[in-house]
Amino acid sequence: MTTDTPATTHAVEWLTAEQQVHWRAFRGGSARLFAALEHELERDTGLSTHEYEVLVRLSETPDRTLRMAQLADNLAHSRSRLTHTIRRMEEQGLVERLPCIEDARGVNCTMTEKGWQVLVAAAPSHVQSVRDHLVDILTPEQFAALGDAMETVRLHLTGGACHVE
Amino acid sequence: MTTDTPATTHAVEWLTAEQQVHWRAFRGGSARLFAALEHELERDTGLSTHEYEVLVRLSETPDRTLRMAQLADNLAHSRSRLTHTIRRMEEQGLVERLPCIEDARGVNCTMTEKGWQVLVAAAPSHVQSVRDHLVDILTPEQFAALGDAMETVRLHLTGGACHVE
DNA sequence: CGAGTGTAGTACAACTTTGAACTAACAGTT
DNA sequence: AACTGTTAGTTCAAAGTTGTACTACACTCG
Repeated sequence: MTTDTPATTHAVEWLTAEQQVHWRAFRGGSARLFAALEHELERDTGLSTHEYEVLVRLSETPDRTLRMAQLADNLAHSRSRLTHTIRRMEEQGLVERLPCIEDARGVNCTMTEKGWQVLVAAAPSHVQSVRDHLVDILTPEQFAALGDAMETVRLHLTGGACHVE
Repeated sequence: MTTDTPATTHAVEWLTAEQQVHWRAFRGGSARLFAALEHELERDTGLSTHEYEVLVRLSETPDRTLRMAQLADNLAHSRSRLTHTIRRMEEQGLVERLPCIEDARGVNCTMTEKGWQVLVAAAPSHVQSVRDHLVDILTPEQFAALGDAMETVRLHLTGGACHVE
């Protein structure tokens, strides 16, 4: 729908033609980028980007362990979705679930040694993909601007909380 | 996995700490933004963003019609996925599928009057969401830079083809 | 304490997406 | 015309995702 010639008269500020071009570039570029990264990671390592991200988050904690809820918040995934992902990863031997001592409701998700090995093996390929399709095709200034803009978006959406991601 | 202290020695250029921050902001911000837009559109109009985008593309052609393949390319969706989406939309009476005269293999997907009405009714809310969570929280320069960067990404991934999106 | 409220995680069923296999039709070649 | 390769679109089964409902535990305040 063309935004500069709205079909009806509403109390809505439409996007200007220029804004629309940028918005579409963002949406289309992001969709294609994430799809490409997903496919290359899957092809090269058998991991989905979600699984990869789970391993990354766990690898960054001192004991390679996170509570399910923290993991879900970090990844911006629903609880339900994370439960499924972690169950599948547990079946593959990449992670383990252990009861949480401090809070009997909780579940600690820990990376196994195999999980660590899989991550180490997968990382170079994935980093290269991110470089190939994003980092290296932009100027450093462009990439930094992209990051800064999206950090603003992220902070806005999380209400300034969730500094982890 | 921290990129400035790789666990193994590879012939890989790792991301610098700064690049990693930008990359994560982009990934996290995008994921949350698209999720928020999806939820608000669904809540306010009952449409998914995919369905909305289908209607938008169709609305922009002179006869409100596109071939399945064009639609799939525009949206960067798989053929299979588009078939399912269009079947569901056809059941809701938003679009219609008609055989293509020029190419007997093809299928023309046309927006119905109801589809047009649904789009007109949905657009203001969606535009407002995009403004609220993206356009209006960035400076015009930031938003333009974002669009330009992602256009570069998109062109790189589509090999310069597919100027439509 | 114990009643009420909130949080952590899982289970279930419905829905969506995926990739491969398939049918049909076009296009070029000999 | 027959052969080959390519493109358009759908179908199928497997896998992933969603939202709700549910159980168990924790926290707070009378």
